[in-house]
Amino acid sequence: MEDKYESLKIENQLCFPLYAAAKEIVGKYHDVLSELNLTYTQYIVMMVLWHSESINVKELGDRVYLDSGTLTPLLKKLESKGYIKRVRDKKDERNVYVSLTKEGIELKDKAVNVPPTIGKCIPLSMEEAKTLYNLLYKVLENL
Amino acid sequence: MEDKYESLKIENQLCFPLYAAAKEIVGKYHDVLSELNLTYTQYIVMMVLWHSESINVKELGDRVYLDSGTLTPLLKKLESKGYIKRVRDKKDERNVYVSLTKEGIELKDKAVNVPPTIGKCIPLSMEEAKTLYNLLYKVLENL
DNA sequence: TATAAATAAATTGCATACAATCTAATTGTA
DNA sequence: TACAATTAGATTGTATGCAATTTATTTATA
Repeated sequence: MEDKYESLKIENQLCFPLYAAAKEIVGKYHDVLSELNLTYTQYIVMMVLWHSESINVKELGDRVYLDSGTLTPLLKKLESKGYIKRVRDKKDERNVYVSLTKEGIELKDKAVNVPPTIGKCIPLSMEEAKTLYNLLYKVLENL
Repeated sequence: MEDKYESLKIENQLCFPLYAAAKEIVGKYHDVLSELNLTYTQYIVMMVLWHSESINVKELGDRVYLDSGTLTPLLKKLESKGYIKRVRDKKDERNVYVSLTKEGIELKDKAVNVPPTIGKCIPLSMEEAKTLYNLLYKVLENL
């Protein structure tokens, strides 16, 4: 006899392990990032900034999949920590441009050990990690 | 010339697409679940309850990867919606047991259309979805 | 050129998440 | 049996995350 509620079992969901694994891995960053005085979300924003000259909130949001409701307070926090500057564009006053301060740039050198530290605790072979990476981007880009 | 900061690029991270894809997929649940007066987190808790007799907060937390700091207020909300009951165990007063009300059980019938609705918008073949599922559980179980 | 439409940030309100701590109850053991 | 250690939930504080709305500015067009 088929269980008509079979699809409602948590172990038959694809989204659940995605949601849970993301949460668990992000949690792994806690200790390493607290040494940099960053949260995970602040860290991904800093990662974008470490490789951009100057970027507005909209473009930044597109890159990290966050909207201004999340970014505005987060950017104010990064500003108060002294890592970034926020400047409203003179040409188009609707835009706020974000860029790194000297301290923000220097933080990059302390951050280089973060990826290897996390990499070590991910229990996948290089092959598996690549497959996972590709599938996740396939989801992300076609959703 | 190698870029010594190469590993700090967001596109070289495995965690980022995991974090972002989870967020984007969970977002897809918003409209379907609002018809059931549930958030995504409340929904996964209900999924566990739809397939258990009665379960304490600790065991529930182990199943959905959440702690009492998240669950206690969430369960109180589900209780105030009339979907669940919370009863402290007489035998061991440290435990609180959670179970469904009549309304909670009935909600299951309205929920059966959620998985197919979400399934349709995931841009992966059955094969790919299975691979992704297995890799995610491999991460989850060995982290 | 006045005004409608569009755009970018910011704000508000609600719901997570989780670290850290606290309280109450139970268990292990000297 | 006292009492230390453990355990389960609850609480507090901080930081997201996002829907919905608002404000300010710019662009498009009648």
